[in-house]
Amino acid sequence: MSTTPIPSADQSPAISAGAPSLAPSFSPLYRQIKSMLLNSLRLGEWKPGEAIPSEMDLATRFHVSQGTVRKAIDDLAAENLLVRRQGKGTFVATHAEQQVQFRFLKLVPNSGTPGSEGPAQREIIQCRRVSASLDVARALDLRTGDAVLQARRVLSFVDTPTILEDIWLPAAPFKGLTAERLTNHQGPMYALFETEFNVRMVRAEEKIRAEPATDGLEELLKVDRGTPLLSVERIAYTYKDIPMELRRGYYRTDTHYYHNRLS
Amino acid sequence: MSTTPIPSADQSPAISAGAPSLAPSFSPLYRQIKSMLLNSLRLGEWKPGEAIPSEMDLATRFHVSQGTVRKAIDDLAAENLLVRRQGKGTFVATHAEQQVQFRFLKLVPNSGTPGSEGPAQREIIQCRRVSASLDVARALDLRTGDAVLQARRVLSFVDTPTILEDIWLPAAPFKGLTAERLTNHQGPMYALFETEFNVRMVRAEEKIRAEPATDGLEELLKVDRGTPLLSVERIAYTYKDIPMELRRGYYRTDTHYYHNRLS
DNA sequence: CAGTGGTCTAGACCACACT
DNA sequence: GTGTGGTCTAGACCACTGC
Repeated sequence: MSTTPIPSADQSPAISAGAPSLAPSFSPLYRQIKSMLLNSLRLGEWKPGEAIPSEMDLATRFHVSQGTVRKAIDDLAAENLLVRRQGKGTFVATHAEQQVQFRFLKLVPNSGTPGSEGPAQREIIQCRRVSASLDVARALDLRTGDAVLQARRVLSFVDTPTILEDIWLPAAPFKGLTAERLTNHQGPMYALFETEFNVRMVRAEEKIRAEPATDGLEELLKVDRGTPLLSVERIAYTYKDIPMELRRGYYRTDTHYYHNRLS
Repeated sequence: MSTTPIPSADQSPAISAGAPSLAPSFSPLYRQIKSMLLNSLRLGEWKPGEAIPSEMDLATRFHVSQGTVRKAIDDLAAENLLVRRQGKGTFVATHAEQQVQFRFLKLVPNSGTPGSEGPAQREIIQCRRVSASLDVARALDLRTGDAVLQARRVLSFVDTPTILEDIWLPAAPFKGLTAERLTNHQGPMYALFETEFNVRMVRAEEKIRAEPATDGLEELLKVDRGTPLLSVERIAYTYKDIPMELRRGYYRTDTHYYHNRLS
């Protein structure tokens, strides 16, 4: 196999070979492989928790060497989209595993480790269909007035209400989501999204501020009016950087803290 | 070679010794190379901003192939300890570069991008030598009463005081640090630590809470008493996970927010 | 035992930056 | 042109998992 940007034509290279636009900028083979794997993931060819084909299989399929496939998979594993397990295979990452339960929940008890309190008690306050306001539409890449699902829930640790979250989801991909299904489901909400709606959250961006408890927050979190709370606004993305969730959370930080690692 | 720790002598490529050692659990060659590079970095053999030897040089020096050195460097680059630049070489990462100015400062203006306000105005309030309290000693891995330097400063953006920080440093490695040197220095404080004290901050852990403005915070940040502020407690580490700084910051989050990426 | 990912090698060639 | 990192290959062998 040569090092030409596009592999041989006899197979099915999903990358356009024809019109080389203005700044082709050179795309190495392993990036094209990575892109094709990403497409398969997005299309649900392999579902969260399942194994993808072995490196040798993929190398044969794409007509490249094992090393090239390997580098593509390395990239995807570094982005937490795949998980390698020596001797077993390479698996599509999932939010259902115990290991990664707390990858997106950075709130840690003042004493103890993440999860040492056991699973949070969850109470769904509401779940309804509404029209997207301007900011919700902007965050989810919709148009103002588009249908969205809006849910509110409270998370409690050892019987202390600690987190209030308002969640907005585009109605189309989450058709059929109800308060009942949210309430009855065990495990992380993102795991339910995977199994029930084939939506896997891949990354998220958060904006964090300190804000006083107002409105209904005081009662729901059982704190005094004006108590400083951590305001966490999150936009979560699926594959290909498509925004699929807006979440506004208010965290009590008297018993917990938000942990972050800089490197 | 499996458990053979160092190939230091002449060539001794991957030959398994066969000794069924108990727990060492097999350290691949590239990890040993990585560890040796880490030692060189810690000892200051190559300083921040400087180039390290080429991959071929290192391969010769360690009697391994270029690919093995490459994997070791890849790891260190992924940890932001080294920076690769195609056609030029591999360089020791530094806090003095424009690129990474804001890698440790996650506060972003509500409108605009990180750094779009230009550099922060810095005002050193004080810098003095004190005895480590219990919690400071614990954070810096010292004993209670050990000498530490304590500094306080205010960062302002467009003439608005936004951040108040209290900083504790072990006195020994930072011998000679004064308020004057902090005040007169241009650029990030961590860059000064690199050039003047040969201390490079490699990673940090932060605990974030929402707290009301009390004590002297109100005047220094010019906010009303009780205004919610973001409390950011950071421990910064050099190579080999040695803690070298404790920092307690209070951020105003009316004009800025703390940005975080989850993945 | 076979199959998987993990390590290591030696060599070739490409893209980039300097001189 | 020379030297750097970046890509790709083909093959060997090791470590781990499960049949």
